[in-house]
Amino acid sequence: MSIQDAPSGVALWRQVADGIERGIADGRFAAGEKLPGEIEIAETYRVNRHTVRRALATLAERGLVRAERGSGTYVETGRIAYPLRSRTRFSEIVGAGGREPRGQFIDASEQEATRELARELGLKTGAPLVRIESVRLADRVPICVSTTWLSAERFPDAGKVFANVRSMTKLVAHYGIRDFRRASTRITAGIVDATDATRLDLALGRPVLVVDSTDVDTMGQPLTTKRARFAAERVEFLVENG
Amino acid sequence: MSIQDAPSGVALWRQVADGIERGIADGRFAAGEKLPGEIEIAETYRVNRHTVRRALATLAERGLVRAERGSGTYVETGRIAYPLRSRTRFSEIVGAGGREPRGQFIDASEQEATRELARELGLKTGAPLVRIESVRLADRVPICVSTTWLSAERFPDAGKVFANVRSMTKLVAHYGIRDFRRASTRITAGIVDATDATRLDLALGRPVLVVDSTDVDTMGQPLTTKRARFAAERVEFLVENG
DNA sequence: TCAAGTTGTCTAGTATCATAGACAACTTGA
DNA sequence: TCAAGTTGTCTATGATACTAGACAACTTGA
Repeated sequence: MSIQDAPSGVALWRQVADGIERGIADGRFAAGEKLPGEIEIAETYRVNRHTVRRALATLAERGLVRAERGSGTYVETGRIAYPLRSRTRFSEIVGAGGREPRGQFIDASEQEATRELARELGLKTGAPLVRIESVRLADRVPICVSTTWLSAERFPDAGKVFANVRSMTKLVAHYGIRDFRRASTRITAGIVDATDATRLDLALGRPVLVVDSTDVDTMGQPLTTKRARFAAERVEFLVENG
Repeated sequence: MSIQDAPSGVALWRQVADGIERGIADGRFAAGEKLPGEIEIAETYRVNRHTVRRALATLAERGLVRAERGSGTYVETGRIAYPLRSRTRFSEIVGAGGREPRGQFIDASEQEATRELARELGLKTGAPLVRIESVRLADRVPICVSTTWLSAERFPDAGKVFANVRSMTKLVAHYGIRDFRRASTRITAGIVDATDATRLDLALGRPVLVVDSTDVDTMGQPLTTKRARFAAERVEFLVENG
């Protein structure tokens, strides 16, 4: 208890983390730059080095800094760090980075399941699907466009619902599903096509990260499958090496 | 850990306290009204009753609520709760209540110590004193006017210094005194006089609380003695019943 | 007067926070 | 190649936070 003597209800490591984050936000620590060493940070905040490490760990988890053993801890680039976990929520990831997430509905339509879509969703080929096109933004900058497919039978009027809530989490919540998780994720890359270029506000010829994924409910039942195209220059995916 | 599962670094009791304070600030809990019972609050926040009690204790200490055994916990009136402790700092008390403290210099002059002033300050009758008049405000509303006397020998040019720093704490700090405490406090009441009425933006005939107090340093040596006149309708003094 | 509901106080156990020290693993520059 | 400086990991200890249960002290209204 060195920063203030009356218990504040805010953990020391959190106060340190907030301090460093403020330093990054207001440019005192520039992107790519090396932070002071853990021992030096501990001295300036008058806390134990382990406390500093905990603060840095939370910042690293959120993608704001990156520690390099033997060298130092560096402020991450401006790219949005996008951890790929079984529990992946765009709004949470973007919000954790201190940016304002937003969803934008483009359009919805019905189509029949191709063999691949049917396999992903555990349906029969030709089953009725709802197809939703949407854009997701961070601080008004478009990050990715997504095409999402859902069973039209299980999620009637899913398109209209999504147009209102503009969030997949809220969409499935509308049908009583409180939780879901990422069952499979496949990442490739390509060149942006004309339609996506407009939607992403991206120049033609720029690379995109293409993510095919399927979400399942707590019972393992497939809910949605989607193909998202990320502006490569605006994100970086973090794969957990557990 | 019920409000969120990942450790946030913010103690539960603090989250509850912040929630209740927000409720008071935005009028969800009106002044004088009874808060929900501790058990009910515990249920809504999904925490233990003891955790709620800790949250309420901090709010009570800051004067925002008042607990009545057997009856309930009530939102305090709009009056500034002014705890009278040995360590009393206007700026801290007002700041703790979520208001912005400010000091205003009126004028300073020299005078000789009367017998009463000399006794309070541990000086000889007729010793040279500096007399400082000031107003203290909370959120731009004047709360009290004070007349402060100090030894002119120990605190040369105290008037000029105070005009700059506008804070007794900073004034004595200027002379190397890092800490002081309230040695004696005497409270009476009266009717505002014409001069104070203007300074307090108070109608003539309104009551004032008159507080005579003497501050001493850590060695018990008297530093300042003062007479403060508080607009009675804007404060209430809390006496610690320890 | 009494029952229900309220705040106050005590004990106890578990989890988290914070400190401390030591050493390993690694990078960098001389 | 080596020394200095860095992050990573381990053990250990005490303080604080949170939960849980029980009961006392008090207020209110029937």
